Amino acid sequence: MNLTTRTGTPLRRRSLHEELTEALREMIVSGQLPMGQKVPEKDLCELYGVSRTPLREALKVLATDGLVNLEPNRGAWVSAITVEDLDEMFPVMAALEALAGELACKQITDDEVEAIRALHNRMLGHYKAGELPEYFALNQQIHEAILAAAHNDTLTVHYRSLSTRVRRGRYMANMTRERWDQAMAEHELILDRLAARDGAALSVILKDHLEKTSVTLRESLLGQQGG
Amino acid sequence: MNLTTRTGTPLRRRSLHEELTEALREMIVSGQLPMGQKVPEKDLCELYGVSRTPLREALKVLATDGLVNLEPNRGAWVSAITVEDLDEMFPVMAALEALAGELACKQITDDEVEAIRALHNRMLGHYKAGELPEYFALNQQIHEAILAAAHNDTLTVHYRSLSTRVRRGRYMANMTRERWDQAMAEHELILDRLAARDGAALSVILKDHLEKTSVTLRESLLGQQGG
DNA sequence: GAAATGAATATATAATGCAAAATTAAAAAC
DNA sequence: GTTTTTAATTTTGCATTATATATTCATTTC
Repeated sequence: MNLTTRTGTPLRRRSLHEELTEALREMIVSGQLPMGQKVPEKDLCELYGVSRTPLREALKVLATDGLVNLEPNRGAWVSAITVEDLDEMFPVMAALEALAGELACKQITDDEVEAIRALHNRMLGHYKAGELPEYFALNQQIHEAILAAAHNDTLTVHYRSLSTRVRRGRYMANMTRERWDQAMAEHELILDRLAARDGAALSVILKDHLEKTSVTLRESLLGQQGG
Repeated sequence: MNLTTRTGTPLRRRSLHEELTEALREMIVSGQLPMGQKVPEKDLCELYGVSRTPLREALKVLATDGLVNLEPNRGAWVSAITVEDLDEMFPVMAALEALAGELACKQITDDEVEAIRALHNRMLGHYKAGELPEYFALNQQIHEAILAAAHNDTLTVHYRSLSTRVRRGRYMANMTRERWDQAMAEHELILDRLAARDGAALSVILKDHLEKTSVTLRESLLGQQGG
């Protein structure tokens, strides 16, 4: 049998702690494990049918990602996001996304632009239909696609780490109509400048877009904390 | 006994895996564990006199930091840095450091500027004396101080993660005299713009500085790999 | 009755044990 | 002599067990 056509095998097997890390991350992001709550080791072990060793390994990883806090001899807590955290995280995310835009413009192909345009149009549909959750999902995908077009794994890893932490909770849901209109307009600009390969302008727009998103989230989070 | 004068005791105890993580990180950064080499669990357990559980936890953490690679059922390897890695990492570091410069300018105190000036002058001394290792150490401290002045822990964590990965190895050592002169000149500018709280200019200079450093490292690494 | 101490319980950490996989060494076949 | 097979050894992954630490609750003392 000739195997030469088969290129560098991905075929990467996954270990238990890796799968657990992903599963737990998903549970935290989706809110199944609420912020501020203690991570119930025993229950999770039973839920996934594993012993505590791999679970604890997964928690160590999540701790470096900032999704849980480990208190020595006291266990793990799902980390809560404060307004101060957001104020710290968004400038960093904005800088990273601006870079992603710049890099993407340098090498993005027409096909990739068209794929993003397709996502954009679907998002536009959900916007017009007033379907907020679907809008958010597409919005997320577009930002991921820009990141992917930058072809820089390091950038992707760091951006995603922050994005995952921010994306938690449900406080995104209460976005005003005005802000939504504005965000959609910004996305038109993003697509336009990306198609034109105008990296300088795109990075400014992305930075600005994320800054405004930050303000929205901030107020929403404040509203939750205050009331 | 009155204990009220004693302020909130840190006295934060550290667990074994935490200490191990730090120790191993230091071993990797210092080059005691050479890049590309396998990290046998058994040897390290004996070296530190611990069992495999906390060691393995530490390795998981280092893997998320990108300092080691874990291959399922095959163990841990100290991750090697390729030219491609550098090309990925430096734009991200540059973006983060530019942000640090901007943020620092917004709030840095005169005292903090003076502290950095002191570091700068010491570095200048080592530059004039041709003491490269001492120069590097101070150089590192200055960049850390700017980062600290930005007062953004998220930024610090992400920058440091990259900085730690890059700082490894000894390929920094062979810097040309021309590049050294240039780097020192750039540092004069950095200090100048920082003192003037000129965030926009500072971020540009920092970005440029890091880009040039990247070129130097790149060539040095290529020289190592090629010959 | 409130505060403080100490015992009991619960929980977290780290060490050990065992099974599965991979590596190495040796033997057999070509 | 080289390659392939097979066996032995080592190493890793996960579970279990033991120890250390924290928390709770009852008891004592003021």
